[in-house]
Amino acid sequence: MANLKQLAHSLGLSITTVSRALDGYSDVSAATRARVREAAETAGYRPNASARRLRKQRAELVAVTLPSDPGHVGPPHFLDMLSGCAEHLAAAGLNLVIAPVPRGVSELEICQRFVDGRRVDAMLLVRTKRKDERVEYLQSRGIPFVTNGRTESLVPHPFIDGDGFAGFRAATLRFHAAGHRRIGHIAGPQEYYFAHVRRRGWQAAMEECGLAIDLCAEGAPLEQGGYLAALELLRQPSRPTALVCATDEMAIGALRALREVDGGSQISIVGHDDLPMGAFTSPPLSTMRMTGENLGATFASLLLRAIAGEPAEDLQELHAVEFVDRDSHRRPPLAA
Amino acid sequence: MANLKQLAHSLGLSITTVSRALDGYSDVSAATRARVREAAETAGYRPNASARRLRKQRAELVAVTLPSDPGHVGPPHFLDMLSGCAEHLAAAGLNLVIAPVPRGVSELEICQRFVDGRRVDAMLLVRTKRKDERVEYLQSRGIPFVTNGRTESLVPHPFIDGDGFAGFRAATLRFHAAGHRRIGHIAGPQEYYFAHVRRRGWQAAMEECGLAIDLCAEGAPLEQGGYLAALELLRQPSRPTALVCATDEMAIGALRALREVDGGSQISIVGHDDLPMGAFTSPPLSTMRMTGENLGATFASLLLRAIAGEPAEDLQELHAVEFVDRDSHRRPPLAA
DNA sequence: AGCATTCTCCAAAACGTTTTGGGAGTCAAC
DNA sequence: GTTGACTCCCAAAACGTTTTGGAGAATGCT
Repeated sequence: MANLKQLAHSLGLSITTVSRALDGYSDVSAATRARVREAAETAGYRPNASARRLRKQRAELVAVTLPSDPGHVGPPHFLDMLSGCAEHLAAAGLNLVIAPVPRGVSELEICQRFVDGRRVDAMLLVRTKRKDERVEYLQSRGIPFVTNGRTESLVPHPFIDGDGFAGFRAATLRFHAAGHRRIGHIAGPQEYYFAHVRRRGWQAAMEECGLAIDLCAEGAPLEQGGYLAALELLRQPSRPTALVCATDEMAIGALRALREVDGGSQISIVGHDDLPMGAFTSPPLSTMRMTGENLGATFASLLLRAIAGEPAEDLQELHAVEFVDRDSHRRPPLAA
Repeated sequence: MANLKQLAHSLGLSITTVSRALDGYSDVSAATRARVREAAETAGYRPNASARRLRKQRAELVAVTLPSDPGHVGPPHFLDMLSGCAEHLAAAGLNLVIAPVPRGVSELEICQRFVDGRRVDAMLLVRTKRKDERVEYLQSRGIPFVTNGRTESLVPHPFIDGDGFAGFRAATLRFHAAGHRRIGHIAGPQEYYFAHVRRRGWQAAMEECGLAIDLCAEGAPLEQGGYLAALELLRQPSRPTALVCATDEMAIGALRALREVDGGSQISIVGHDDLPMGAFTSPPLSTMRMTGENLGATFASLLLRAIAGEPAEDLQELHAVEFVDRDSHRRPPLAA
């Protein structure tokens, strides 16, 4: 309840001294410092955040835009990542605000609203697009930011991403080595960088193996999208014997399509993200995951370094993608 | 980039007049108001948020605490709810900050940190416990808040909740009517209100039917928890023929246990939450869901009304729980 | 003693906004 | 020509903090 003025008055000291004592400056004697700290403690004093922010010209806030399209903000573990990130930012005195994008408003506008009103010190961007107007805007304003996912921006910016190209290429080659020749891809919306790069990984492997790249269907990155895309591929005259899916959610949707069409045990399948749910599907879903501990913490750390002014080139993390061996990829490559 | 002083200077007006023109006060002439608005527009003026907050003694921020226990912040659709809520709060000039609770810190401490530092105008609480210290604290400080889930607090507070008791009672009675006599319950941690009330609903139905309430196992509200709890019930000498699960995630874990133990098609099962994933499990998961459109918007609306000072009694919403008929609940009640 | 140095402390300014309490000026009524 | 009402504007205070630029006293050094 108390503010600095009251605290100073009750101690017979000036506001300046109390403020500096609490901040641990050396120009206040150890004795007074202890006395001030003690008094602040018992009075339950907390500096008023708005006042500090105004004076220090820092918002102590970071915003993350949450895409509302396509109907779903992100993979289910996404909030865990945000939570981990917020936790580490909080240790540095920054709070994380979530900035959903209402229908009919562009993500760019939301960025502008936060940046131009000096409501945030930095931004977090997720679900990057290949050409991402948010990135361009933030670069032009010189606001620190980190993206989850790369973009095709010509000027470098900080990011964390998994090497989806290598992951999907490896998964496809693995199927090829197991004898599969009809390997399909269930792709996410290609304007997203992650979806595009995963598709390219699959495509590169197919071309290396001299296989046709006709078995590709695109859908929303959700169960339903994967389901519909899988049905589309299963209608082909020469069906796939294996499916590489852009996300676990799409893979889970595809699993249902497989069950409906061929009883579910004929076609191999692999997803990406390592959702906890994947261990409980039928069959348990083989998948891939970005390596690295605690994505949220890494995210926070990169952001703090970006705020501290480190150059973008030093703040780019491309993580390897590792295979998670469960069961769904182990079906024999029988022609349907 | 501009502030009020610069804007006023460039217009040859006082700061006061510019400020009041922008806020639409009637004591500035229509002509000047238009002129000011025009200039503000072209200068890209946005009031400095920190300054306004300091002056108005409002943080323009709302925090939601995110429990980090047990290893997972909430059901997968939880972020959608938060996002919807944040969107509606933003329309009222409030931003939503997420406040994760680090391991080793109590949720209460996090609340205090935000409230005592006047960092927020109100709070959102999720995953309420039967006896919730956060609720007691916020009530004692007189800070507006809304909980997602009821508590056993003696003094009323605003909440939104589903009628888990009625839902689980009805589900259990439905199984009884279908001929089941060994109906088990997979319960969540009983300190949580939602878990406790769902268990009581099952129990009430069992007692009404004169059935023993021995088939109950408790676990973490995740797939793994449901899996282990189901295994425990399936080890009983007299197995259940139907399972009522506290959450869909637990139900999905239980589905795997059923597949492992009896091939998966013998025992009926029903969950709660209506996760999108449930439509894609094998078999598709019958479940329950709280009725009502757009939970996030309702949440935001209650919060705004709480801030406006409406009494808690008027801000309590108990929603009916409706059954979602898929397939997993339709197994015949064969003794195992 | 005189001077520089060090140790404590503080008054005042600044951050950018909103709001209070008027102050001119105009106009109509008396 | 005074009064009152009304319109349009503004100076200054306030919100609570951090930081600048010293001031005063004590100490050390020559």
